[in-house]
Amino acid sequence: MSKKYTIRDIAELAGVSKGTVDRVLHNRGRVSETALKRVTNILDEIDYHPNLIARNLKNNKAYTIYVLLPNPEQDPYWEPCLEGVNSVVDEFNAFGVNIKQLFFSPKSTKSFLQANNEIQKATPDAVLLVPLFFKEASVVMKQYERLGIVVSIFNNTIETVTTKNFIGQNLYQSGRVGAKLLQTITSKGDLAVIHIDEKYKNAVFMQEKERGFESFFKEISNYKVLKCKLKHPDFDSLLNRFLKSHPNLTGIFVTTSKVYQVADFLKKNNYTNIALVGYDLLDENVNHLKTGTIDFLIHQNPKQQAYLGLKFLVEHFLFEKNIPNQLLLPIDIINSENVTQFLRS
Amino acid sequence: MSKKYTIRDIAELAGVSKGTVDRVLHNRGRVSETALKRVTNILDEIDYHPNLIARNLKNNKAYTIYVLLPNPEQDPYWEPCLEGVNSVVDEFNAFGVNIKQLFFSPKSTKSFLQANNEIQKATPDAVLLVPLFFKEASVVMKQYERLGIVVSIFNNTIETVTTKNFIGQNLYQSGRVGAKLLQTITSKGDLAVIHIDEKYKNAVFMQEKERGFESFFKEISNYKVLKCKLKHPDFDSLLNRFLKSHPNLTGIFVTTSKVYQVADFLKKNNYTNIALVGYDLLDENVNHLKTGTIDFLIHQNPKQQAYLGLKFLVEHFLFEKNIPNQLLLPIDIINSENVTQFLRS
DNA sequence: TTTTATTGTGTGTTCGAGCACATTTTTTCA
DNA sequence: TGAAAAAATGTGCTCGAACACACAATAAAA
Repeated sequence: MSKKYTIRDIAELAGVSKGTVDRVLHNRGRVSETALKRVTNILDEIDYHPNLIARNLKNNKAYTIYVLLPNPEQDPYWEPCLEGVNSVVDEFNAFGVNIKQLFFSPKSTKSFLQANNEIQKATPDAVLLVPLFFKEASVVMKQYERLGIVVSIFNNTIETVTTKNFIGQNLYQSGRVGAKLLQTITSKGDLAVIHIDEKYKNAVFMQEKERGFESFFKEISNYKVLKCKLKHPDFDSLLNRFLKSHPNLTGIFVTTSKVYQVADFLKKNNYTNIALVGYDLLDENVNHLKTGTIDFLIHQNPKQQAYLGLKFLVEHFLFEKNIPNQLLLPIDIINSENVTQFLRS
Repeated sequence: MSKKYTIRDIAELAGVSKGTVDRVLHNRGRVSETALKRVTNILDEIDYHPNLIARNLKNNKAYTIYVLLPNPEQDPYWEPCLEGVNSVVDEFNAFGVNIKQLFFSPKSTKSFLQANNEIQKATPDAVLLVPLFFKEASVVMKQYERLGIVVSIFNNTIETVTTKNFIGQNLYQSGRVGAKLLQTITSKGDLAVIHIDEKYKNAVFMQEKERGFESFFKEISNYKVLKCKLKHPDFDSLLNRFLKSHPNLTGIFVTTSKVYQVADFLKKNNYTNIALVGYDLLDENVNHLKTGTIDFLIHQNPKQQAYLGLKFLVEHFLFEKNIPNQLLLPIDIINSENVTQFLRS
């Protein structure tokens, strides 16, 4: 059926040299009208795909890509990203791609700027980063654009930047998933959205989830949605006061991976009838899921986000594939029985 | 850091010619002990990865791979597989891979054998197939082995064949996920496992799910697990009789994608208090999910199964990657709020 | 008309691995 | 010792795309 045409085949069919075909293919000019027509006629008839292997062998550039993450030692949420990055390294190291990792402190905008500075000095071909800090990330991304360095981001978006290669989840919808889960479990009563937040930095993501959560229950009558913000070091006393003042509480939705902290409290104080839904497969969360203190976790799949983000970049350079402007990953629902499958993968 | 070493670099470092290095790398013999040592010493020091692009350029074979599926027109469950196959075609057509699709009737072992016959005549490099019929599939796979054609299977395993490249899900665990979901919704009462089955062919998959489902509730006291087999054309009357004779029924687990048929009945007869969990994102099922008749669907991800199965084969030939013996995909839990994300992807 | 630009066209080399073949070195045995 | 056989080693070509360069043909300027 579909034969494999080479540039030489086309040259013969058109009765010209392969150099001329090459000039036509790349719009390099220096081709007479007659030759152009003859070549384009042939190209219209057959479907020619340049052999990517051959093309790449010639280009033979060792692309360098930097990955910039919040330090997993300071927030274990980011640990799976390392696996994702390593998968890409394994898959593509034989193609001569150079992937370098850098971390910044999730609590320090300064370290973020510093890391980006270091990357920019190295002038790599591309950067994959988590734009945790809005203002700083916007600034940094404009710098990259000026330097002609491709940037992809994951985990969260930045509104100010228009053209972006983003990989993440629809957080509004994610909040709605949490809402639906609590509705399925509880069927009625008061529900609470709990934010556990030391700093302002995560506020926007959490607000998106909260908005989604609320929107779901606006369409439904027999529920009341409460809100609660918890901060250390008064965590326990704040939560205690909140629970005492809302005896009809049947379910809690925690907007971050710190849900295990609420679970710890509920377990310690024997609140067995409160449904609990939160985020991410941290070890602590998984334990609570297995013992039943947490009913569902929503998986944000940081590993997959990092993996895909990096893979798109690599394939962009290696095989000239397009990077999708935005990729929203599925929102995975995890309970005690399917959790093992997700931990492996 | 990690420089890109070529065969020529190694030759220079070892003070031999690239031909000798090549013979060492491929254990082709005809190398003196001194030369062998010098080369292997260099190889130990550096980490050499042959440039896959260059290797492949030389090989330059147009591989042919067949995909054999049950006809999606006869069972819509298989429709997403087509997308999965097309994704691979798009990703790799520039590498000169020839992918051909064939269908068989899910109701006819004869058409399955016939299709395999056709494939074997074409002597492709590999085949990806759904071994729906155990006996016939075992026979066919032995034939492929004799012919030296690589076979990967997805959707379901075959016990008789030892070496296999399988992609699918852990069906036992899948049954446990369904059980856990019903437990979360209902908290007590009678639960039913319903099989909807015209033929014997699916029996083993369904039994696996049932086993998992039962195992979950053996660990828990306040539930009773009932079983029910439904067959057309007496579907409605059989189900009606079953429901009437079990008034305490609080939840139903349907082991196949035909769960919409049960949902239709429940909706028509106003059984609003029975939780329902089933399989797969057929349009009918998704509609029931959105209206609330079905509470959860378990996603078997046929698209991903076909995609990965085919991709592994392609990459095996193109880049000499290993095909995993068995890949168990995550068991996705779907509710009305996260379903859209899965339909897109 | 000759010289210099301009444009069109073909040739040849490169990338790295792989392998056939040529060449050199070593071994064997008359 | 010398010729033949065997073993070891090196050389050179291939794959397809890309591009530099050489050369030819034509057009423009001197």
